[in-house]
Amino acid sequence: MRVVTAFEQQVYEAISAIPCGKVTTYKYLAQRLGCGSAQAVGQALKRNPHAPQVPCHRVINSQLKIAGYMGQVSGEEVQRKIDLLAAEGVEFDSDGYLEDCSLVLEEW
DNA sequence: AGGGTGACTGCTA
DNA sequence: GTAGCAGCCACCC
Repeated sequence: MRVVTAFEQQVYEAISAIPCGKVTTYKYLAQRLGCGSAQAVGQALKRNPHAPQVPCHRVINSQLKIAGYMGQVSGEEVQRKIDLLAAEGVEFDSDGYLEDCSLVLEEW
């Protein structure tokens, strides 16, 4: 049983609160949590005990690129997430970059 | 108690 | 424009 700290809980809550068809960045998310360190957010998602309940694919980096695993798009698992995002209206490039940067939600 | 890691970011060469 | 280095916070061993 993994101990979900308050910080992680906030991360999951924030991600879960992201409206459909929208995405956000690690930086803004971290800033909203009052940390300013996206690395900490990445840690929380890495330890993500909530699985699909927490759509981590909605979180992208500052370069508007999807963060699948190890910061790079590797594996068809991530590709599936991209497809899922596309179904919500968020289309990504074949390189994993967000096509429409206006879909990035900076406040929610 | 201390050190190392990481799904990141930003600056500099 | 591309590549490499340092800084940052939280979690794990």
